[in-house]
Amino acid sequence: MTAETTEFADALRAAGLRVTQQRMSVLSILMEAQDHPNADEVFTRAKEIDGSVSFATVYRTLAALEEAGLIQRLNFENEPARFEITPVAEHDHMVDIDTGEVIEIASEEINRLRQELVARLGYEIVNQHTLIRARKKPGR
Amino acid sequence: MTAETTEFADALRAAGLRVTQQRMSVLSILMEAQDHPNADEVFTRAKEIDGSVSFATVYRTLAALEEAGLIQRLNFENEPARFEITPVAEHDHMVDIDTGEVIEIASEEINRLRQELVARLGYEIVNQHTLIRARKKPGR
DNA sequence: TGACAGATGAGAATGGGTCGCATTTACATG
DNA sequence: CATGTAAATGCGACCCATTCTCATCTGTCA
Repeated sequence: MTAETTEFADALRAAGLRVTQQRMSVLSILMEAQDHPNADEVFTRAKEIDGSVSFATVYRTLAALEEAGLIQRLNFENEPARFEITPVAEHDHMVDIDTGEVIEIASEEINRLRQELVARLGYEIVNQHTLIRARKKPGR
Repeated sequence: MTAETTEFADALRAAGLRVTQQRMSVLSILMEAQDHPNADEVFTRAKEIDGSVSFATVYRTLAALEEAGLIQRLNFENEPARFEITPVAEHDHMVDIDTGEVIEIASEEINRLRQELVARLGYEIVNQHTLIRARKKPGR
């Protein structure tokens, strides 16, 4: 934990952000999360380990961390934004429309094709996100 | 216009929706739109040709038309949803982060790869959307 | 044409997200 | 290690896109 703590603090400092208990809390929660919590869930979990964090600060912290590139905001349809630690390998998300489960998917091939496509139009990708709404195939 | 009008009406009826003046207005506006208007813009334009349409009805109509598959809702980041007539060929959207311009892009190849990727996981795509935030390449 | 389920208008309500401001805190400096 | 100061926080008010409520109106089908 100490190692992680230092790591978080360094990451914050490197991003030009002050190291505060609230930011450490939010960061550690996202680090340990196995899912993709929304702001409300981050807030609830943060309060368990911090008690004093406010809703507004969670939002401000999430915005700051996103700005710093430490986390990513995922905009799903018709539901509040979710967050995840910036993944090492870029990936997209597939939502099982029946269960709501979020599955991470990735394809180097697709990433490359997309990058080429955009380049051909004279642009360069700043970031991108693919959201697939899918349903489990019946015959399985 | 008469041909189109009939076409709209048929499409509505086929979707099990009553044919009302408001729905026709909204549909025609999206049909003629060269851009991707949001609900507010659809409302403003609709009022010019209909006068009586209300905001609530625009939202309800957009929801109904989306449900019927006649139009598509585009969820961009940090801004209200935009709408477009369901395109013949599926395509994604690229936003120029400096100008806000929305550019439609498509790649059969990517669509196919994506479909295979999802199928390999035992799912089938219900719908999907890729949003690319990009910037014009400097050296051009 | 009449009945009536479905659609509409107007405005209130909802809910995710942001802001203003008084207070607290991180941290650079002496 | 005390301290000044800008940045961060907590709290509640606020914003804005979207949805809901309900009284009224209108397509549609018999």
